[in-house]
Amino acid sequence: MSVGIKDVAIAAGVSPATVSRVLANRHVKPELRERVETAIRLTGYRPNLSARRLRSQHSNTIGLIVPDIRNPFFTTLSRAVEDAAYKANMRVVLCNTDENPTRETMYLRLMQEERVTGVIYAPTRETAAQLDRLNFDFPVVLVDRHGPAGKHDSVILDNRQASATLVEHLHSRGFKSIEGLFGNTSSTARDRFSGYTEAMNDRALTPRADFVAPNADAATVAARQILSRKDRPEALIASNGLILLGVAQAMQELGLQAPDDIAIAGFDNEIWTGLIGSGITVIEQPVADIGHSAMRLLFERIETPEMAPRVVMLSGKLIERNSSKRPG
Amino acid sequence: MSVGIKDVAIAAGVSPATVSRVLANRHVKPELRERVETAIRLTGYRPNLSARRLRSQHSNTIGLIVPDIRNPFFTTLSRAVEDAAYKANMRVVLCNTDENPTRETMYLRLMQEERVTGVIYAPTRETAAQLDRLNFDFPVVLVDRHGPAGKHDSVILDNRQASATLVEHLHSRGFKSIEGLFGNTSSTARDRFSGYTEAMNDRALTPRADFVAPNADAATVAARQILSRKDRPEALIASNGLILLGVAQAMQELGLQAPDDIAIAGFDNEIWTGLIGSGITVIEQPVADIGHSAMRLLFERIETPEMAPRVVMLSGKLIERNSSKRPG
DNA sequence: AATAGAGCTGAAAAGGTTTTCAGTTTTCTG
DNA sequence: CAGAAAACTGAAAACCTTTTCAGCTCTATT
Repeated sequence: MSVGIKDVAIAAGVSPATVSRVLANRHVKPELRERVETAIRLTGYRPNLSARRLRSQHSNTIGLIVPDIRNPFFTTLSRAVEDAAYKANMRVVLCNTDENPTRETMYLRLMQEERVTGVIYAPTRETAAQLDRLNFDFPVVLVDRHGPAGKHDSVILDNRQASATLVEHLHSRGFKSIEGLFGNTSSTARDRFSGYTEAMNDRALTPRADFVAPNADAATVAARQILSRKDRPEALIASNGLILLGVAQAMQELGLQAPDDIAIAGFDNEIWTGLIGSGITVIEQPVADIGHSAMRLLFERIETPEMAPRVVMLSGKLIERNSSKRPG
Repeated sequence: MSVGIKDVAIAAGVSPATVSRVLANRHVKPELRERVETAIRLTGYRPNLSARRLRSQHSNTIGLIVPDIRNPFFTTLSRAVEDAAYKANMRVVLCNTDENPTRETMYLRLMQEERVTGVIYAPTRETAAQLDRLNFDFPVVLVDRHGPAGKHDSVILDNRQASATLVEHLHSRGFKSIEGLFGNTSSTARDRFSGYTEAMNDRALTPRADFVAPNADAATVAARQILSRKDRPEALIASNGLILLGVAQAMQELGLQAPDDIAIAGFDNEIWTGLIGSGITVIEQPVADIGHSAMRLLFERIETPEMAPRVVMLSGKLIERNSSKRPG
C-alpha cells in the first residue's frame, strides 16, 4: 500500500490538514513546515492526483482533440499546447478523431467524464455545425476551424485571405488556369475554397476545385488523376500540408517537375517544402502562435466565463519559392 | 452541481450500488437495469472518473514520455500507442522531455502521482543509466532506447545491424570515406555509432563520427561544417530523421547535390525522403509495429508482473534511393 | 418439504485528499 | 498590559464512486 497524507502526518506528528497546507504552500509555522517536509522526504510521499481532483473539483487537465497528430500542423500545435499547459501545471490528454464524428462525440463525452478544465478542439464541419446545441460544462476553444459564427472562442487563420493571396501570386506570375485541391471535412478547407473561388472570379478566371479526404494517400490518388488529365491546369493549389505532400508524390510518380510542367503552391511551411525540387511556394501558418493564443483564450475564458466569445484571426505569410515561377 | 450516481439512484428508485452495478455490467435484474438505464439517459449522468479512479485504484491511464513529439518517429509512435490505448479503454497522457533529464524526472514523478497503469518511455542515456536505481511502482516499457542490459521490457530497432547495413551498402557502391553524424543523447544513437564503427573497421575503412544534439537546427549547423571541410567525405550517414533533415538543409544552402557532390543516407523513411532530389536512401523503421509491440509488452507485464524482462528487437529495412548511387 | 446454493439488492465503509469550522496561540494596537 | 485581530492548527465533513457484507428471494437438489 502506498504512503498517504495520513502517514506523513503521523510521521511528522501533525494533522493531515497541516500536511495538506504545507503542500499547498499555505501559512504554517516554519518549524512545523520543516518537520512535514522532512517527513515527506523520508516517507517518499507522492500526492494522489485522483483524490486531490475529486476533493478539489479541479482536474487540472486539458483535452486536445485533433483529427490526426501526424498532420504536421497538429503536431506542432500539440507541442505548443503542451508547453503552455505544463507551464500552468496542467496535463494534456490527447485525442485523435480521424475526422470521424463518432469518435468526436465519444471523446467529447470522455472529456466530460474527465471533468477537464478546458478543451482545445479542431472539429469536423459536421460536428461544428451542431456545436451550439451541444452544451459542454467546460470551456472550449476551437482551433484551425470555426463553429457557428461568433458563438465560440476560436483561433484560426484568415483562410479566405490566404487562398486569395495564393491565387493573386500565381496570377501575377502569369498563370490563368489554376485548379484547387481541397479537404472535404473541415470548415478551413471550405474557407480556403471560398477564398480561392472569389479570388478567381475577381480576376475573371474560372475556378475549378476538387475535394478529397485530407490525408496524403487520398490526395495522391486525386492528384494523379488531375495531373494526367488532358486539360491539366497550369497551376495547382493544395489546401493543406498533407494534401500538398500527396500532390508532390503524384508528381514524382508521373515524372512531372514544378514549375516546368505545372506550378504548385500550398499551405503549411514544412521544412521539406523548402527542400523538394527547388522549393514549393506555400502559405506559412504561425502554428505555435495559434497554439499559444488558443491556450491564452482558454485560460481567460476560465477566469471570466461570462465574457463574449472571441475570434482570433491570424494571417498567413506567403513564402515564395521556385514551384510557382513563371514557366519557361 | 452536476448529477451524480446518487441522483440517478433516486430517479430510478434504487440504491447507488445498483446503479454502479448496471454501469459495470454486473448482474442486476433486467427490470431494474432498464429503470436505471432510462434514469441515466434522463438525467444525463456522466460518471466522475476521478472518483471512480480513487475508489477502484485503477487509473486506466498510460503515460507516454518522449523527447519531442515533433520528431516524426515519435509522432507515428504516439499515434500507434494511442490507438492501442483507446482500444483498451485507456487514456494517454503525453509528455515531451526535450532530452532534458530534469524534465524527465519531473514527468516520471508526475506519472507516479497520476498512479498510471503503465508508461511507455524513451529515456535519455543519462536517465537510462540509473534506471534500475529508480524504482517505479508502475510497469515501464522502453521504446527506441534501452536501459541497463536486459533489466527492462523494451522494444528497439537492431541499431548496430541497421548502421552496418548502411555502411555495407555505401561501401558496395564504391564509397570509402564514409562519415557519420550521430545524436548525442540516446543509447540508440550510440548503438548506431557502434554499428557504424565496427562495420567500417571490418572493411578496413577509417570511421569518422560527429555528435550533435538530435534536432534539425543543430544538425544543420554541424552538417554545414562537415560539408564545407576541405577533406569532405564521399558519403555522410545521418543517425535519425531530424538529423537527416538538417543535413539536407545544409546541402541545399551550400548548393550541393546527392549523390553527385556527396552521397547521403540516413534513418527514418519519412515521405519527404523519397521526394527530395531523386530520393534519399534510408533505413526504414517499423514504427507502428514498435508502438504496438510496446503496448503489448506493457499489457502483458500488467497481467503477469513477475515475468522476466523481455527485449523485442525489430529489424530496419534498407530503402535504396538515388542519394547513394555511385557518383557519375 | 427442507436445505443448499445462487442471484440479487441495499446499507455502509472505504479510497486519499481538501476545506470548513472552531478553537488555540501569537502578534499587534492603543 | 488588555483586548482585538491575525495566524495557525486539528477534527471532521465532503468529494463521488466502488466494493464489501449481510440479508433477502428464488431455484434446484435431495
